[in-house]
Amino acid sequence: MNTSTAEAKAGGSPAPEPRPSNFIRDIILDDLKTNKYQGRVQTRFPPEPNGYLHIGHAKAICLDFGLADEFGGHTNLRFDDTNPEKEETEYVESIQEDVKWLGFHWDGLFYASDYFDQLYEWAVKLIKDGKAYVDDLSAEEIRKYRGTLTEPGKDSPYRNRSVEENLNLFERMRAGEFPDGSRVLRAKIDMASPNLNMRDPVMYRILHAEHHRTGNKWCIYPMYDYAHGQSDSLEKVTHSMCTLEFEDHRPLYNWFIQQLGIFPTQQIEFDRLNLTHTLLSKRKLLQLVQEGRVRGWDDPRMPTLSGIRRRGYTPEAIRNFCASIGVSKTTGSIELAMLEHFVREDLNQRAPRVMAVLRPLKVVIDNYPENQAEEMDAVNNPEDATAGTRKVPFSRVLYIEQDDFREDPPKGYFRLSLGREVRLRYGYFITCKSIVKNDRSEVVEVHCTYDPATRGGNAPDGRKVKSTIHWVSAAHGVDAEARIYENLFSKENPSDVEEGRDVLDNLNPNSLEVIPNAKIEPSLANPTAGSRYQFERLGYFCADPDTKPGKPVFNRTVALKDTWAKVEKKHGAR
RNA sequence: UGGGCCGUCGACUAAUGGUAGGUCAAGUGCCUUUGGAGCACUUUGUCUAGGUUCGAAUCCUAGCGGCCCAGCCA
Repeated sequence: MNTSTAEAKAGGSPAPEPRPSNFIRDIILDDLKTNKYQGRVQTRFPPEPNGYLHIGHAKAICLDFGLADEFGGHTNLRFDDTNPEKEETEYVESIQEDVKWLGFHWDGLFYASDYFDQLYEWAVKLIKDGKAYVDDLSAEEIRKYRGTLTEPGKDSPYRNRSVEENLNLFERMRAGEFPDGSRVLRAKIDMASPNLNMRDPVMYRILHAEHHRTGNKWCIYPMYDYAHGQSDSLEKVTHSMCTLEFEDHRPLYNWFIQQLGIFPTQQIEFDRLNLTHTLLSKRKLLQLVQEGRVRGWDDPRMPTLSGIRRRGYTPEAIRNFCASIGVSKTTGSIELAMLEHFVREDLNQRAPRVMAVLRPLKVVIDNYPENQAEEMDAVNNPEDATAGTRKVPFSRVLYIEQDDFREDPPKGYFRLSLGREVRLRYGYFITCKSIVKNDRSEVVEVHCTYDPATRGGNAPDGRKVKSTIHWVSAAHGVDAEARIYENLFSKENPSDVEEGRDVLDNLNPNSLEVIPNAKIEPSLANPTAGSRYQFERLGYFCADPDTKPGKPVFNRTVALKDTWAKVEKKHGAR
């Protein structure tokens, strides 16, 4: 993606991947034209290490890194770690892993906490300039003094302390003389501003908490709003992309930059990613993990990058998805089908095909010799001629998918039923002759005959068959666990919650189905964790890290498109 | 009800005063040793009302609708 232009020229391949136009790219193009930053493009991706990255962050990452890459710029990874109570080293590690996995490389690796000394000095300067003051009001009082959306706020009684007193108090805040919550440092701006962020925002609060990097050096910590803009400025960030909700904060960031006379970073806001059936709130995701509603941050049902990675998504699929959804300021929600399209598209090209039966139904081929077994040639990937072929063992007793046999086939059903002939993929044509039922009248065994002339699946007489089904030899197949996922939330908008209920009440109770005894072809017996396959006619599957020798575990990444299921559903539930 | 931002097919997004296009979804057909994949075709859209203009999705005015903001979270 990043090198497509060069490769296209060198290799003489067709036109390079077109860069989708978006308003931020246009701004950069314009800034380059007017030489606003001497040709520099410096961006940053600034996560708070208080949780794992999710697919929404991928959009921001692709934007921040992608735009810088395109214009020969640089991108920093900066952890905005201004709240020691919520941040942990585990998160900074997972975030780095996820960014790398997505395929991006940062130039500088920074932390807002790297700037704590500088930020403190600047706070002192603002105090000296009469632009900041120590406030003794309680949190609740500050809230009351702030006014409302429609009424202006009131000045704090401490607003006009002398510079000396402010300096003294702020120094003593830092020295640890005061308990948490007793005082804050505030910017002196305008308590009547229609923009609430400008009503003397808090710059520093007292927090006697250990910081994941600075340890116990500090007991006062800068607020995000006081740290973010200056951090960008210190890194000479030219284009600082963030989500829409920070639009109202931009005047404040600009105010600090102006008062301090430092490098003027330009902030540009865009709409955050929303995905149907998906919750993208770090806070709620944390709750899912903490309450054990999922198996962890990397549960394959989670929208976290670690979760969808475990599920089997590829970085390429995610990047293509991000490129295709575009960037704008309109608040909207992408259909999950869009994401799924891009994994299918990617995996279709690269995933080796393999045969696996999720819900086995025994098939006995009555006219096939008892102790015979044959090795059938199977194509590994019809989309990739270089993928070669493999041998798949065939014998008298086979498993097929329960779904591929109907005692009473509905109209339009092409698969096996009494008297009907189908093709076993890469095997033989078989015709169903009889069935065996258990005492609950369920079909437990299907008896067929095969046509020896159709070996490999070709009929020399040119006779056609309406369907081809997959199978696994009973004697050679291996047991595997398959984990089938549905949306964590069946509701299109999980946040659409009734009065008095919680988002988590919308959790889909059927989001995970474990199939303990699927049958897989022997070539799949010992998969390496993370390897991806297409189980023919079923979907894409990825070997889970829970896989043990002799006990493979597969996650279904996404099902194949199922035209028949659609038709059957349309013709009424049967 | 103050402030900020935003309204283009069902979803997302282009068109930067000059042919409303693309992707996903949906549908139809072709093809097929995956009812997969692929190919072809089709349906559906500029929030409303005025105005400027030879010409408006684009500019202006007024409405209507949606999102965000009252953390010592980010």
